[in-house]
Amino acid sequence: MASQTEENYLKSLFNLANEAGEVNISELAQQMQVSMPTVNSMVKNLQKSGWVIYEKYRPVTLTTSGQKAAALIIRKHRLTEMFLVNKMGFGWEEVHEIAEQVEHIHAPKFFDRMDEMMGHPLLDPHGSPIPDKQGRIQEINFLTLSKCKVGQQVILAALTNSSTEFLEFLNSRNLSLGKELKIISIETYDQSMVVTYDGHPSETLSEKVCERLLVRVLA
Amino acid sequence: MASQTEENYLKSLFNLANEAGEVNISELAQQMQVSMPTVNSMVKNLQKSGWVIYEKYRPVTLTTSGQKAAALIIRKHRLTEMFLVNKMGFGWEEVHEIAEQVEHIHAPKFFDRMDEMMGHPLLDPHGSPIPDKQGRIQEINFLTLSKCKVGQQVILAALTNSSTEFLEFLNSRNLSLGKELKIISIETYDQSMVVTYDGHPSETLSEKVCERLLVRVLA
DNA sequence: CAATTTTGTTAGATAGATCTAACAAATTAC
DNA sequence: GTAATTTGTTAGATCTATCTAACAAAATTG
Repeated sequence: MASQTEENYLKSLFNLANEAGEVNISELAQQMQVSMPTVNSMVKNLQKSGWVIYEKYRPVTLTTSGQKAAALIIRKHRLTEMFLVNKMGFGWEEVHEIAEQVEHIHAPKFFDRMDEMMGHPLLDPHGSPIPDKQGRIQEINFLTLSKCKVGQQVILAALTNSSTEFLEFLNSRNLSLGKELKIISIETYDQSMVVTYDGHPSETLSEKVCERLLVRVLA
Repeated sequence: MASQTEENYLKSLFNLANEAGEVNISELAQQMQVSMPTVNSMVKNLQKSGWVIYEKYRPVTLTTSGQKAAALIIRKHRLTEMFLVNKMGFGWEEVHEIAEQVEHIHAPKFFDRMDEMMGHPLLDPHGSPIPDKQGRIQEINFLTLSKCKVGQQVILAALTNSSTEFLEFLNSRNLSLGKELKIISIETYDQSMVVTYDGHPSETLSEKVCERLLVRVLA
């Protein structure tokens, strides 16, 4: 059984590997906020447990069992976030910190019960998929709002970044998942978009924001 | 801030001190399932943090701040147990293990929300009082069933022991808190009691069981 | 391609929580 | 009240997760 620390390394590896497949020691050190020597020794240790493949001066890759272990921790994290929002009334900007701790609890019944109470949700409050009990993840490929064209109508479906600050920004603009947006115009100078939703008042969203919003195109 | 390990020592000290006020190193070692030297060094460490008073070869006592810290951990444990039973449908025999882990989560909002959702319960699922946010405990002095007399009617109010085995025994006899029992007879030979509840079928309870059942006398 | 920068490794130290072995104090028993 | 037992302490070791300093390999850059 993985220690809490090991679980956190697995999770970081999983998240970093999502794009690249391979993860550098320095990347992982930065993500985990520890020194490179610390990562070096931890990676050797994870290798002994069969969770990663690693050779000197080479990037780290998760083994199949490492991927599954990571996905199951992420499952607990995302189920917890969803439970906190849906069943306990927390805002989507409040749940990450709590889930970060709850995800390390070893009690399958506890998470199964959350899952059941919520009717087996597929997505967490930020639109990220919840891995199933086998650690499989159903990847959904949304478009970033920044890739859309003037005149398109889209539904806000997920976020590429769920930092508290970003979530609070979205709250301040009354933007939440499921909201229907229409793209009024795009400023060619800075790629900012003018959109409307909830009836009328139009809102300008910077390119940075648009890149972090994942949408489904309606028309 | 106390580590998880320190929190567990504080909790054990609190529970052991409840009767005696003072706690021996050997008692604490047994409770924590570690060796005496381990306790010795941890107690010195807790002393440096101001949670206990300790002198060589003397028993350990919690300071006021140690008592408060312990009570607040116990608050989180008991709120969690109650939440698991009342809001998540767990049986009273299933919740201890989970609460043992959840109690170490640092997230006041999380426990406040549980508390609020349950309408600020005063007792946990085993009838033990839930300390308030200041760490104060409202002690209720129930009687053990074994102290009662033939003919008395009582309400099952709490347990002195909440081991899984005992809880499963009570489940098998359909005994739960709030149940009204009438004492039909007491066997002078072994102090076992014959009681009725739920209408008719009478049940014999050994002295050991009767000592672990706390009741309120009705008549 | 040689020099510089970045990335990664090794060695050795530290802090927390644990252990065993050896010894010392306190308590119990006769 | 001495002997035996129990209880408690000290010393020293181990394991995990971390660090810094020093060095080595790889990548980048002019």
